[in-house]
Amino acid sequence: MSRSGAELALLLLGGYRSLVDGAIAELSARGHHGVRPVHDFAMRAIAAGADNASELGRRLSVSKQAAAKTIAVLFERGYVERGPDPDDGRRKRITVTALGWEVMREGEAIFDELRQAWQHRLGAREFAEFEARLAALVGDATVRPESAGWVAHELDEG
Amino acid sequence: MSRSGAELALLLLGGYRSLVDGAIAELSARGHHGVRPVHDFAMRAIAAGADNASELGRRLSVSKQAAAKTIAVLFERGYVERGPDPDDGRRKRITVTALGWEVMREGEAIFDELRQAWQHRLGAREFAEFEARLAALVGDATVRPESAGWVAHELDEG
DNA sequence: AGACATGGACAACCATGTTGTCTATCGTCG
DNA sequence: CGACGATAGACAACATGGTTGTCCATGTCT
Repeated sequence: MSRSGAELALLLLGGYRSLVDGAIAELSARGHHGVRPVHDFAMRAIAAGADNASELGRRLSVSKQAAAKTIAVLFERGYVERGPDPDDGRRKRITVTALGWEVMREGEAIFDELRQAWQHRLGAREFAEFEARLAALVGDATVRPESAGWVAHELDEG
Repeated sequence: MSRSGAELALLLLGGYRSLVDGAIAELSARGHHGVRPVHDFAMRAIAAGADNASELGRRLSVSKQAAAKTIAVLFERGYVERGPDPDDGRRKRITVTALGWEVMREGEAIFDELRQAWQHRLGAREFAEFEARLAALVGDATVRPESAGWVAHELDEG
């Protein structure tokens, strides 16, 4: 086989970008503009209990200041709301709004549709083998929330 | 299969990161610290004829100013040299140094070793199928030099 | 010769991260 | 109860790697 290791890496990156760019384009077409993977990561972490800046920073492995900036963006877009924490006067509790949940739901559905399309292109059995081998190679625990920061860049436009 | 489309995307990203982080770590172990994918992209483009800032910017789909900054980094590290262009007084011609070529050669070898390791983990036939299917899904033309900018971020440390 | 295009340098700005500092509040311990 | 250390969040300064805009020197074309 003449393919080099570097080409393999680029194929994997290309696959990721293809899915993410497709999802972002489709989200945009459905009225949600400028959504980036980090927004989804952050909203899910907030919904899962990281409902203040410091905790969100820890979950996403970024500084609390960076998390606060992300929250500010989500707030501007109407994806989250801020309120006082009844139990702790220092904290400001973050909650995901209905709009935020909608974006997460739509994004999930779009990714599933893209996966379906891939499945059709390859055939069910071949695709299942492909996915199983990919999982075997990468391992399910490899991509952790730390990647949220990384995937934040340059995914807005094709 | 219960895997979601988003998980598929994360697996692809995880695979890419796994290879790239491995390559960067191994390059570091061999004495080349802080190499990032964009350095390799840029050096290859320079070697392939994009030997001035404006042309490099065009090849990498970034502004000539951004290309000039990248060249400045490569120059600081001793990977490229700058000289006047005998045919055009405006241009400053960039050439890859012996050190730059060494980094490219080592990087290539390391990626090939990582691919070999994957091949062993899966078995030759299964890996060939996997790679062929990945290529079929992604398409060989998907990842173009435009991605150089994107892969520039946050790959220094695991 | 003169008009226009191009290469490169410089400055200002943007986005997203970092560290450091400060204040308010919490929790614990004497 | 009160004091002290730890934590939450705001604010400022900075790093990195992009962008645009402007400028001058040089090349190219008519």
